[in-house]
Amino acid sequence: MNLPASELTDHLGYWLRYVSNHVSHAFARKVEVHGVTVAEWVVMRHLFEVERLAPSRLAERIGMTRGAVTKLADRLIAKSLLARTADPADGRAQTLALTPAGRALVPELAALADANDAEFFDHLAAADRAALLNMLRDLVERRGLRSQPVD
Amino acid sequence: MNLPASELTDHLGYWLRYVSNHVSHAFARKVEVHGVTVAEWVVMRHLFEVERLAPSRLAERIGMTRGAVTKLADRLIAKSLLARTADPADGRAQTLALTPAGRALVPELAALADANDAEFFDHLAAADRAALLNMLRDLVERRGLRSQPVD
DNA sequence: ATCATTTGATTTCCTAGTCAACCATATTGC
DNA sequence: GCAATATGGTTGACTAGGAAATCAAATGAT
Repeated sequence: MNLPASELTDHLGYWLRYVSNHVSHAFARKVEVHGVTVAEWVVMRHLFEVERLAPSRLAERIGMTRGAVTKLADRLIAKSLLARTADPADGRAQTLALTPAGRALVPELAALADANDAEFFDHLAAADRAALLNMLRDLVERRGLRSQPVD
Repeated sequence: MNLPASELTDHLGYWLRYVSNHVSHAFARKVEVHGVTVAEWVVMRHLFEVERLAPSRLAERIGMTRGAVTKLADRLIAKSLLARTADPADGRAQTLALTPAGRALVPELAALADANDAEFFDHLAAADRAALLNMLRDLVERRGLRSQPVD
């Protein structure tokens, strides 16, 4: 005998993950042409906005551990897209900022992000797209979803 | 001067990933109480349905490489939730099937999946929930999204 | 019948994360 | 002013997965 068990496909979480994985994967393939990963893009886009940021602050914002940010920064630095400078005031602190090359790359990557989003969601009626966006945003708000690692 | 670049939050893909990550992570915390990961749950749920399956078929279905399935199976076997048996007819082939313990665990995990989904999506009106589900399913259909690794 | 090809699965190497331990420097309390 | 504690960042051990090489068995072609 067999107790009943709901199916994978019964869950919105399943479909969300399924679609999200595909969207992200497609985007990953696009940006990898520029030698960049999705996580790296996220970092770059944040620093494009704020100019300079401590690794720990960045970690909070993007929802990664500080350790992960250290390594991510190392990789971006190796590609000359990022610079790490010691804070003269505080001997422990570091500051991350895009290099000119890094900064120049951001609009190109942003265009790929636009293209990727269009590719997946442009078939939706504007109202549906807005509704979807609203639901997701509202969910984040309502459940107070913070970028993952509370640490 | 600064070329313009769309923001991360302008993209549905961003929000999808954000929410999806949270939902999956919350589910992961629930199932880890039973010593199981999300990927392992997916494997178990599939085998609950079909009784027995070749690793390669399973890999196709869950969208992982065969290598990954080998290792995943190893882990489940180590936990006595899965058994791997050689096909007597074909010396290369293997067959995977849940052990009684594995089979018994599936309904419990399914209940956790239900709970997790409820936790995140129950606040939505039934119509909204259905609309969301439809959009995601339709997207998969329309874009012909197959489980990832085409190999 | 034998050799080449194909197929099923595993193994090895690599990447990208987490978690926890660990410096080094700052800050605080006495 | 100095010990105890906090904080910022890095490092190391470990995990999960992908990609490609490998191995063994089956199939097919001559």
